[in-house]
Amino acid sequence: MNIYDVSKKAGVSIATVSRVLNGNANVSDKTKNKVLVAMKELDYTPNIFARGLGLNTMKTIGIMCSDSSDTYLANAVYYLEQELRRHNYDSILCCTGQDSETKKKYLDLLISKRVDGIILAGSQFVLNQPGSDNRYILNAAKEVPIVLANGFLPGKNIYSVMCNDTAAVYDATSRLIAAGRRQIVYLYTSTSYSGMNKLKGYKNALSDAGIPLREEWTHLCTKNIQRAKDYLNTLYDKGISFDAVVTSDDSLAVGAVKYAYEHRIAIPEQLQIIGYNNSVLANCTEPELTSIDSKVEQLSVKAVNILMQVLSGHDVPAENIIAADIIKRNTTNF
Amino acid sequence: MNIYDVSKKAGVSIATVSRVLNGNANVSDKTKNKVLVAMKELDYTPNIFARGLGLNTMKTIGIMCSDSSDTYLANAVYYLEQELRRHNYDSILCCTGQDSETKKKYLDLLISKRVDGIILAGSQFVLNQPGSDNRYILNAAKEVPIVLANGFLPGKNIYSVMCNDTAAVYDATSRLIAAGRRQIVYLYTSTSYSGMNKLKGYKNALSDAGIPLREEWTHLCTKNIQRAKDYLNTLYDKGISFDAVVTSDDSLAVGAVKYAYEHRIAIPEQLQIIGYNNSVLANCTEPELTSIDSKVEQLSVKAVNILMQVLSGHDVPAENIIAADIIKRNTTNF
DNA sequence: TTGTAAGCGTTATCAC
DNA sequence: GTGATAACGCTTACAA
Repeated sequence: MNIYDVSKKAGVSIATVSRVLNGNANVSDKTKNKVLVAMKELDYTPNIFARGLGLNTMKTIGIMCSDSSDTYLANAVYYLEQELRRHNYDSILCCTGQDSETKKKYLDLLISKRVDGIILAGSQFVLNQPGSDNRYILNAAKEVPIVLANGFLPGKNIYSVMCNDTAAVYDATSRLIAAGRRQIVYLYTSTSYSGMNKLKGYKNALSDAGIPLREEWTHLCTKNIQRAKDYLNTLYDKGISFDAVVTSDDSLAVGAVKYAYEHRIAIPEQLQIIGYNNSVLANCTEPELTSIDSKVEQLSVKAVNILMQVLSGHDVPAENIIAADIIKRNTTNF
Repeated sequence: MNIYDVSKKAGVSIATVSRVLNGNANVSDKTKNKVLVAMKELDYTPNIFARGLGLNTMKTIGIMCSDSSDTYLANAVYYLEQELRRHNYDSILCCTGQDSETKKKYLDLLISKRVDGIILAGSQFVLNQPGSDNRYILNAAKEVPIVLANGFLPGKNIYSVMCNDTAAVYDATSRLIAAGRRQIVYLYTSTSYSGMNKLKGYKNALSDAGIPLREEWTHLCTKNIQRAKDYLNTLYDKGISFDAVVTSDDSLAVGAVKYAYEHRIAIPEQLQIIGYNNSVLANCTEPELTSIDSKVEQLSVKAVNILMQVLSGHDVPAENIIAADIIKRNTTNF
């Protein structure tokens, strides 16, 4: 069942069938109809491989993420896929885990599959430590455009969409300070670009308010409820007091709520808590979490739109910022 | 950069290059090396489209799910992708939403993309209502093997992997009864095959214990914390008392915890609660949720393995059952 | 407006 | 063990 069968049935050449297939204008309505009827009768489906061979594109975008079961990334993947499909692109999903060799391997794999572009979802792909090597991304960008959804890397054919994390955390922290809090703990899960920006927001807020930073107040913590609780317990045991907790992820904030529950500390009276990502978790605790909404949907849609623009040859800014919101619930009283 | 360039550089024919590429035994080590060197020097990558055209396969599996941002499905998608990649298959992700026309459309789309098989993740694809039409799946199965991950539909070239939901809910409910509870509410989110099986487990447990079923005790509810809480509040307002809640999804159980909190009802003393899926949500509440672990990972791995077996021509049972576990936390006291 | 024919880069089937 | 060469099913100049 191929284009020849259709052409025979319709009594035209394969070129004409191809034209109909591709919506080429230079076909009379009459022949077009003949062809369409023939297609329907034969239940014809164009062979995607042959088409790919000629056009060297499959209308497919590679989505890479470290772990699609993570709440934030799961949402990102969902919105990315939806938006891509709206533009008639398929999505090949690729979950890499954290290992940097694997990330490189899968990026190469996607390119060898001739995807039209790649979206790196999440901040885990750009290495931020001094001396770390992001050449694997730069190299990949020589082949296809790359969009970082919630990440940043300067480079040719690389486009970044990020949330203004620094401003968001700065704002959240400042509100706590305005509400009279002076001993604010900041728990974070990642030293990625996004992670460091959030941390910067916290530090700036403290410093602008003239509050000296205490080392134990900031802590790099596995993304895990129990770990966050454990660390706060350590502070408790050491007698280091605090009256607010800001976190880079809702799960850590849930840990803070649990910590308070264990020690019968009143929220928000004695302890205010702010999470990040405004995920389902924020609705699960009692009281419910105030959380920074990092606008995954908006960010994902933007990422796709930028890629679409690039693919259709338009010029696009390499850096794109989305504004975060703070969603007020009951772990704060501002 | 193609097979001809390599063959020229290596001083052999394209057939030989192709043999090396495909690990064909009939090549001397010497020529094989020449070819490999040439490939490396030219940084050659085989064209996937041309290969697909010849072989009519892309080593790609379509994963369909209604909503990959749902916690359960996000996990399923994650494990499916991992396991498929372990078998050197790519995954095309397809989120369909709930609309049944869209499901059909995307299923056809995947087939027109010439995927080698399709995994339908979640119980939302097989329609269970009387008179509903699952022909779209049966038709698709004429083209490629279809595996239902957590679903069931008898049919040629269709394979089902499911959790023994009935037994799991029966067991959970029975334990509550054994612990002295007599007024057990069951909240559920779906009337899918899996959803009805869970409900059956609840009903059987009651009936086996000689407890007459009260209509208000069972309620079909949107998968949403607030909705669950609202319904329990309705019961409260009507004066319909209950001493335990079993749910088909952790989110509903979180709603029950919140309900208890609002009315200062002690958990588990006055109200015992059991969730389903053993998701992160179970760790967020205070007390933490006892939850039925539906073994997504095991189920996903099994689904992929079955598909791999089918693709390599083996005979596989069409029905496959995974046993659920109950994870005891602090919303129950058995 | 339509048709012919030359690619596209593999795999597979023959010969040798 | 190796090399020609014919598919595979489409797109796209170029001709008519």
